[in-house]
Amino acid sequence: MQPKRNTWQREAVRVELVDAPGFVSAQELHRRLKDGGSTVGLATVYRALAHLAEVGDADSLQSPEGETLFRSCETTAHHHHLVCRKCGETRELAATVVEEWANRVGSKHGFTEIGHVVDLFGLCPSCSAAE
Amino acid sequence: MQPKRNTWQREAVRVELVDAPGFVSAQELHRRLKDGGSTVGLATVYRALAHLAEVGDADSLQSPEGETLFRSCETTAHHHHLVCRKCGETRELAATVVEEWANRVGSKHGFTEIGHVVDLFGLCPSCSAAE
DNA sequence: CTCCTTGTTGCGAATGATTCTCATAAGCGC
DNA sequence: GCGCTTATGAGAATCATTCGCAACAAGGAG
Ligand SMILES: [Zn+2]
Ligand SMILES: [Zn+2]
Ligand SMILES: [Zn+2]
Ligand SMILES: [Zn+2]
Repeated sequence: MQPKRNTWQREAVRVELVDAPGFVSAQELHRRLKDGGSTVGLATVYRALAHLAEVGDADSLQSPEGETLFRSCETTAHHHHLVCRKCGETRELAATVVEEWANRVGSKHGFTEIGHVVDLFGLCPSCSAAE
Repeated sequence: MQPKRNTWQREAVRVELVDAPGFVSAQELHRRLKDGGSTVGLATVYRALAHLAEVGDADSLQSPEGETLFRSCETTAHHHHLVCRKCGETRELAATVVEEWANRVGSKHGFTEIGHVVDLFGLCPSCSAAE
């Protein structure tokens, strides 16, 4: 459920998320806040991120290690990501082709309520160069 | 590291995985084995699945809820999945469109060593009906 | 501005998946 | 069979995430 009151905690989390370079875990965001002198509780960070994600102000994905990572995105429209597995640099992608493919394949198999997970990982230009 | 000895436990896990309808979690596979009268330990199930995945005899992915799911696939060739988020029923998919899109978009952004995670989740025909 | 009503917070406990420890059991080459 | 290792199993340990609940504070009413 969406929050009904405004608190500095929730605002702090949003700001910290925007400032973060790429995708961050709740744990790391909490650490960053604490390091910055904030006293927001860990549970609150989780709750705030959940809210942001719910409204579409944040995107989330699962790291290969199983952690849930969040990111403040440019657009609230549905999109996907191309993430540098080295430095975290992220590009937002429109993937009409994939959306269509997903729906087509889904219904072809008689599945309903199709959802999809589509993420690209690679080395960004600078990290590629630094190889 | 790959195991150097053959044990009935590892074999039991492999068989149970093949018999499973679709993707299963280590926990559930262990439950199934126990229900079937096997005494394999949970830790062993995790180890066995890790080995199978390492050799490529099993595919793994993370459910939206963050659990790691395994499955014994028909082909060892690269492919994707359409999974029922209710019963685990799975269809293997060839996705040339996606492969091409991934590479195209990746290089357009100057990224190299592009890898991708593409999975579809939904409700299979029978689970849809049971709604 | 002050007082209430309630949504929120924060802490620690609870949960759940996965991993680790290590004593014991059991492959397998001889 | 014998012995050397490796694999197993039971439970402890680890980690991310969620809960429970008393104390707190945002915001509206007066
Ligand atoms: Zn990079
Ligand atoms: Zn999409
Ligand atoms: Zn189903
Ligand atoms: Zn692919």
